[in-house]
Amino acid sequence: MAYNFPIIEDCLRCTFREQRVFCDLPREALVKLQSIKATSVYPKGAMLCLEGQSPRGIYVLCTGKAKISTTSSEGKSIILRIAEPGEVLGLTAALSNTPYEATVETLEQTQANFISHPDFLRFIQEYPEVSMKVAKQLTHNCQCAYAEIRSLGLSNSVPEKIAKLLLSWAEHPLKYTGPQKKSQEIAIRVTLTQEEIAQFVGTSRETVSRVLGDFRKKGWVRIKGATWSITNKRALENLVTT
Amino acid sequence: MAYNFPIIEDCLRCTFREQRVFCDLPREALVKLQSIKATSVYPKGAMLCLEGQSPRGIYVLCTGKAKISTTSSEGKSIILRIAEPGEVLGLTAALSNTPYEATVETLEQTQANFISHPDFLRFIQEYPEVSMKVAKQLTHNCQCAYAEIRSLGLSNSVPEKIAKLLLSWAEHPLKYTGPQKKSQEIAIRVTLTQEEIAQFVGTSRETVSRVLGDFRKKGWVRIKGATWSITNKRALENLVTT
DNA sequence: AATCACCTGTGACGCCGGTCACAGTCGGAT
DNA sequence: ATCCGACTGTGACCGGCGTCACAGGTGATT
Repeated sequence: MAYNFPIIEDCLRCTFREQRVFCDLPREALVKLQSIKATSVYPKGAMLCLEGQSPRGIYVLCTGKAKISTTSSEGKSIILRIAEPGEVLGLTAALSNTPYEATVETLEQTQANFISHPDFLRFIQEYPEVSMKVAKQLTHNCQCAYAEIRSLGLSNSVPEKIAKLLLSWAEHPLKYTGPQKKSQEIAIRVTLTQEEIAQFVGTSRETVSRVLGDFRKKGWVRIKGATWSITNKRALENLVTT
Repeated sequence: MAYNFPIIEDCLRCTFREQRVFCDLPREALVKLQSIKATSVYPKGAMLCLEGQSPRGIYVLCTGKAKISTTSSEGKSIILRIAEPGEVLGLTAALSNTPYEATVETLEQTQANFISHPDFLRFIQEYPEVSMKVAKQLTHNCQCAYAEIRSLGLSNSVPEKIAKLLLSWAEHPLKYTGPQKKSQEIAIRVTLTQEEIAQFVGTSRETVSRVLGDFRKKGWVRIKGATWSITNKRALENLVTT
């Protein structure tokens, strides 16, 4: 584990603040936020929320990604989306005071700010700007959910869904990588296992393996550990009908 | 068409107001709402929003239900949810200023209040309570979407999904019907066609027909026109695993 | 009564992908 | 080096359901 993991203690000094939907607040609100939040750092695999639990509060992701999923009684589970830094988690539960809709598990070392349920509700009441931010986040959640529904309900085949997923990842390619070797190649960093990809597209692990193998054989993607390269974006796009 | 369709012109006098998430506003905000809204009555089958169009504004459903769906480029479409009176439609589009996510089609004669995009944005800014209401509505949208994802992604079989759908309808049974004949029978009014049910659970019309036929043969439901009776709730529940 | 549009029911067929089973690979811990 | 656990690759099997095709049914319009 990296020891030099930088912790952002002070929201007022956070360098990312302006780029983040929720945190880009007027100074006064920020000061309040700073006073009610509790910052923690979680290792990979930590559970921030558990589906079905009553909401203790919300989390703001500062750094790191988290997997948001829901599970059936039989143990089958499906990934709703991957939350990026800046997102607020546990909102629906907090606002409607119902149990958490989903389970949140960190995918990597993650810093998050926790705000307790009562504090959060007061915070919203006091600062009207905040509820707009909340609405923005909820909008985003809806859009992701609708995309997922379209993927699950309107795609015909699993290859199509996986192609769609890869292409969506390709829209946020590795920024911190060296210069792309070939003009047409897109490098992405994939930290999900095939099992998780299967949960994302609602299929079985074996099928994901087969489909990826197929893509590789056809020379559409190249997989080297966690860095994948899309070598034939066109072909993947042709597979996608939606 | 009924001519005696009651129109609610005045939000301040609306008898339903308090029961409705969005409309239950303080007097001052209501006056403003009253001044910026435009009331219309639409026949069954009217399209309030079209997926992909840029948002002209939002609609508040006063009476009547509407089907919210999204369509793939191939013409296959899926129903996201059925909107009930009191709901606000077109929110995500209005807030994020992106094209409408979905198509909204009335399922019956429907009264709706339209608020233009700029008016709505100003309205939110001015009255902080409104953005809380908006957040509530968005929360509801998310919850419906997540339920849909669970249904699409975690159910094993189509019969299971249909059973789930029937049971969810049974939670809001016919209120305006006579006394339930048998204690165990639940009467529901179904205005969707089998085709639409198929779109709801992400399957084909034929399969819906077969499954319903099967349920009927087993004596679990009775179908007489638009009123269906669930005669064996237990059996349907046993089919559902989630 | 006749027509038409739109639902609903049903058979036949074939394929996608879920499931089971097991082998191979990789990386980290001892 | 060696072990172990977690992940990945692959073959065999088969059943659910999508698709095509067509036959009733039902209600509105004339």
